[in-house]
Amino acid sequence: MNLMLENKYTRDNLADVLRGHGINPTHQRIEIAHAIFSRGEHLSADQILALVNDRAAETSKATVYNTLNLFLKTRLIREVIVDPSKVFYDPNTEAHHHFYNLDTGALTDIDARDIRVTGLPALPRGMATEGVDIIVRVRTRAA
Amino acid sequence: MNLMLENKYTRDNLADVLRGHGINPTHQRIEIAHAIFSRGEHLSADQILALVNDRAAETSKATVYNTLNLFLKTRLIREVIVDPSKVFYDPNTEAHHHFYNLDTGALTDIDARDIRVTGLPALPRGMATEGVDIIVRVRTRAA
DNA sequence: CTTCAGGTTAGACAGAGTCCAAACGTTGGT
DNA sequence: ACCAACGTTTGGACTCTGTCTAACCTGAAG
Repeated sequence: MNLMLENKYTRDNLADVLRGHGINPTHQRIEIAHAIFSRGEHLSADQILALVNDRAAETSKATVYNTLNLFLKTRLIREVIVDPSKVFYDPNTEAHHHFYNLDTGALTDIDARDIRVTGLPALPRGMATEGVDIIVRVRTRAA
Repeated sequence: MNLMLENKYTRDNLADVLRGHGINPTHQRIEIAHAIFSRGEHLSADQILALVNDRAAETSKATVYNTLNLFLKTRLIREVIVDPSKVFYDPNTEAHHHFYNLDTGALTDIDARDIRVTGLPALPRGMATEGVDIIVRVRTRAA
């Protein structure tokens, strides 16, 4: 199956994905999408900025933020709020939760398929659930 | 029972609480503790700064941050990370989770007693759980 | 060609939080 | 009463993330 995956995130395919979400696939947007999707990791805005400008300075900070917010609004990516100092952007929009390693900062996915949460109280009147996030904070144990 | 509670958060009682956590109860620390505990709400650092300096400017920004971090380290309070732009400080250190209203910013507690989460994968080797946070993001439904 | 809308940009700006060296205030010892 | 020493507080400078603005490109349509 690696054969099937190896070309999944070509610039061409990403352009189609963007169009599918109603986004005009510009050069910068494709590069940003490529940075996020091709490694499937949780990246912060400045990591993305650094990746995109790795070979040559091509994309400004403003564009990175504009684009990330555009991707968020069109639900192409999600944001993960676990670190008080910065937001992580998550290419995985399937239902899932996170391990967050407080020592290393590493963020790893937990598939939501097997997870059941019982005992949540009813929502206050006039409220609608937008999502349930579970964050398991862990530490690298000494010894 | 209101009779029993009404004097719970006097300066004297708070000084004892601080001492009980190994904290030297200075004037500023007591005022900050008072601001947080007497209303039992989730406050941000700058709300606390404003409350403490309401009558007269007595406490600097640096001291508020120093003190909040000290309270965190001694587990007198907890931090709640739901808003990308600022941290909320939570006087409730009992096991509990949160509703977060994305429209109003209101943060309300969910008692953890009735909640069960099943299906969480085993922790990676050498990891210890520090805590599990569940955040239910809600919106005020239009109409 | 020109027009125009959408996209990009640099740099100024705003807000949260940290850092630092100086000043302050208690405490204990003499 | 004085001094030394320690812990605490402080203003202000600083860093960092993220937003805003006004100018500037670019490419499609007339």
